[in-house]
Amino acid sequence: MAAQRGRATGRPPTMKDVAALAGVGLATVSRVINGTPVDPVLTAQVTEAAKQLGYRHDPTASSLRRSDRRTRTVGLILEDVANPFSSLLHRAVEDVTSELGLLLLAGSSDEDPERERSLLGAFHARRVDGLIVVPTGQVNDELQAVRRQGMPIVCVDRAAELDGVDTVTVDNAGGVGDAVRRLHALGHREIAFLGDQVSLWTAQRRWEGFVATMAALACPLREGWVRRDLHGEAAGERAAREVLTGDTLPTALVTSQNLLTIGARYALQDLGLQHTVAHVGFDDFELANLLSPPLSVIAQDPKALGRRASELLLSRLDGYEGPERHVVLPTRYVARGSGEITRPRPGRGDTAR
DNA sequence: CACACGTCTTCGGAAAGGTA
DNA sequence: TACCTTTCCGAAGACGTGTG
Repeated sequence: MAAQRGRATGRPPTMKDVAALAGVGLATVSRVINGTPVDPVLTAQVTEAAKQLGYRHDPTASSLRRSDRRTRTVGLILEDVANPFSSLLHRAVEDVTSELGLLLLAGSSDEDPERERSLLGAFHARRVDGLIVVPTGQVNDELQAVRRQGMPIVCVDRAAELDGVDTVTVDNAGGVGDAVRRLHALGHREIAFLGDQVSLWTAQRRWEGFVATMAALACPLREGWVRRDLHGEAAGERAAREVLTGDTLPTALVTSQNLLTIGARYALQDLGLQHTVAHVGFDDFELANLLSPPLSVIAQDPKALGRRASELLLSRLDGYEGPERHVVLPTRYVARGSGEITRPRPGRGDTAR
């Protein structure tokens, strides 16, 4: 008996089983499941039969027949889902997608192009309706190919100049420029910079913001005060230590990523310079306000990034086929103390000149 | 004639079956 | 063994049928 299949055979019950038990046609079950108005009596019969059998709608079978070929899933490729920035972004995307009944599948690329490629392939093979990606920047050809096959893609946090791919980023250069201008207003001219891996799009933009603003303010850009292509907290600490123990010392320090910021702060504290050398980091992080002095940061809003990226993706899913859109969200300077240390008067102290 | 509901066909891709 | 064809899965959409 078909109606007994779910229990008798161990196979999941289907609409056919529900229809048989409810004494209605298959299409009636489909209409009830999909919310098309049906006689309330029949609706109750179908609902009861589905409940009795433990029927679960099969989205794979559904997408097989649906004219829009939708699977009601969205893929999300993050740098690292364990990273606080990524998890806030993840949550924001999930809030938007779940409201629409879409299932969000997420994975971490770990900045590894191979992993990004593999996740992209897996999501593509599972026919997710769309993708939101924090791109490593080294898998762009594959992203473009997937986009050309019709899958909407939105790049978030980092831009990728690809046809038909929308992007949502923050004003990285502007954020760093703002911090440099604030330091300059406090008298700082000798400002050091620690930068993330140069292959990263964000690292490049932040560096560009630093260089442009330093030039605009006629501040010297000393080779010994710049360390780039750093990865992780330990590298940040090492680089900061080198910069802060050189022949001529900077009076302020800008770190372009949160792990580098933490590493640099270790070095500053270890050298006893945390109250002397001004320090501003890109990206806020937990407990930054509890340090002494509390850390000033250029904060970005990962929730806003996630929300905006979701909105762009959903508009593509709703049929928008216009040119790619590039949304740039502002950063916010959070003054807590470390960035408000004024430049020591020349001739005193152990800093520059 | 309009509406409500049922039947038949179709979808994509994997696996099984058939043929040279 | 290689290649081609058929079957199968569950659900949705087109279309048909019955009823008021």
